[in-house]
Amino acid sequence: MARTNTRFVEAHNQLLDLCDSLKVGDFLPSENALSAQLDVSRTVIRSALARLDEQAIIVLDGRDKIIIRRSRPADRLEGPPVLLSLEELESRFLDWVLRMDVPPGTALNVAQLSKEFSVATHTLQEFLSSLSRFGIVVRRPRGGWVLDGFTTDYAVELSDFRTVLELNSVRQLAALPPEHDIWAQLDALEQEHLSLLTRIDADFHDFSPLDEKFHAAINGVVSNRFVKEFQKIISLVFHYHFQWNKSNERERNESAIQEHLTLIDALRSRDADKAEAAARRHLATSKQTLLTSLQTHHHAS
Amino acid sequence: MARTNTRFVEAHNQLLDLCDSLKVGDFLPSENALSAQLDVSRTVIRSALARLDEQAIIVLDGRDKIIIRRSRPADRLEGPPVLLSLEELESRFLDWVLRMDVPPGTALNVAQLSKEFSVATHTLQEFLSSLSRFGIVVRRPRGGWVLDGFTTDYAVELSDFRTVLELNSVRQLAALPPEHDIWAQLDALEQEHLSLLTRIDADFHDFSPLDEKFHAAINGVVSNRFVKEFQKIISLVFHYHFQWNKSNERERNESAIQEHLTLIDALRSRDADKAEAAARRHLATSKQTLLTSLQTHHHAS
DNA sequence: CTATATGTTTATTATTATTAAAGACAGAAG
DNA sequence: CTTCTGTCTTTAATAATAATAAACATATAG
Repeated sequence: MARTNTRFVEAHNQLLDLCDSLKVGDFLPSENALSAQLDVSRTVIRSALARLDEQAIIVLDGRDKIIIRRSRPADRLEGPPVLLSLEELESRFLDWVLRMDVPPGTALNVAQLSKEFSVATHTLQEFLSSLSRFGIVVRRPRGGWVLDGFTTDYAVELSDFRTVLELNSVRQLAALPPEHDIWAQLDALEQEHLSLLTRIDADFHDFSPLDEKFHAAINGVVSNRFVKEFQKIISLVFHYHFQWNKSNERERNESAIQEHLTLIDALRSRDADKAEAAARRHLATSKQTLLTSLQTHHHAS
Repeated sequence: MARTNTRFVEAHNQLLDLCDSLKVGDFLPSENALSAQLDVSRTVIRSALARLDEQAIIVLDGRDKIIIRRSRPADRLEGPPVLLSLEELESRFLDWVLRMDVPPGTALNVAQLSKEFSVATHTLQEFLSSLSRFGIVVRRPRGGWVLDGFTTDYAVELSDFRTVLELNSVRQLAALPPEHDIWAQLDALEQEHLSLLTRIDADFHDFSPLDEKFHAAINGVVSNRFVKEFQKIISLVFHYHFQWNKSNERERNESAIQEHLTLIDALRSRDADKAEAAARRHLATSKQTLLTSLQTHHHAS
């Protein structure tokens, strides 16, 4: 009933490695040196050393730490299962919601979900709280969470917001000087698009990651933490939905490629209005695809 | 060591009120009715009734609940102190950061802050987690939080983002039909601005709330949850900083009023380009004000 | 005597155990 | 047959606790 002793266990086992890499009779470095080396606090080092002393692998004598025997496999400690980090949790959670097609309005059970995702309930709470900023989940008056995102309204608003941000990126991009990195990136992306076009019948599945890369490149020219934060959620939602909307996938992807190519051309011409128009057309298509994807899912459930 | 029994205590005291409003010998309604009336679960009602029975204020006999004596002041229970809600916490936290001019990079002590703000540590954690979406605070690798916002970079990016969103609002607003609410709102706002202008020397402090109202009206025409969410954080930061930047306050506010009036005119002419230009100018001024405000604070510290 | 090492104490966080509250179910009473 | 109550299960909010980090004090080697 407290925090996991992962750090202690790992430090302990690393110390065993260190002992084995030295000769019996050698001295270990100072506590300070060890703590710096293993990137843990001295407290952890001291606990680990104390255990090694107890197990008669080393002898602590004043400030000497003398190795007295090799380690045995049984000396190694096994730590508690590693829990997911917040980022891993984020993608796993969104994956779960979108893949399972969890309907809006579903009550989320913190205890159960935390088991399923093998994280502390606490971590899940925190995560939901941060998601609530995006309106994907909503806190109920007296405890509990409700999934509220991924309704049609939500998709419309997300698409609109995306359009606002991306049109801004496009306008800024068109004004960038020729020596900027982005132009080389766009050239490379154009090649990738053309290459995919020639083998579209077989490899139309490859479009999804290319789409993400393309939009990431465009939005990358704006160095703004808010844009980036939103980019994450936007790309997740769009990416996932495209992946599961199987209707007309080949045709959709082919025409999306054409739209991308048109946009690249327009950007290269440095005609901001033309580029904006091209981007607007493509984003409208994306929005429509997302909406139909949601509709189909709804019909299925 | 568990959740507070605030709900029990409050229900209990409300039941006392109810008993006192009836005659000795009267019957209380059913548990279900009481729980609906007091908006608590039957579990709470049952615990409260049990206590009233124990204190010989009522007698529980089968499904009869008979009042047998008046309540005494000593019968009332005192609950634990009420904690702040998440929204209250949000404004109090930002208030603290901005008012105290807490420098970027400050480590935030959850235990201490939760006492200061009289919330559960847990609540504070969750709150910080949600703030981290806006990059105001950052989670350190192995526990703990660091205040990272309100650097110059942050202010620049926030201003830029605000500009993107608000220019979008302005363009949409200019395209709205004459029967839309907003035009009447703008007329009213224009009057308020003109009125304040005549008494600017004395009442220049009144500009800050008017500014907020003005921008809220403009952004209100876009019904998008993401825009609204950001509006909250943007208005907080700008609002607070304007409040404490005392240099040339009268002049600044006077010219801001002029900029607002110009924008209103441009919007009314339905000339999207003219309106955009006016908005852009005003937002640039705001950005500059925010930046100098930050600089001055920095010099002071 | 100084710099570095260790011993000790304190502060702070992540996690678990516990309790309050909500809700579900079934049987009893009208 | 409906409404009410007794019992039980589930769930979320909080306090307690162990793990860790860091600060401080003391000791020792060069």
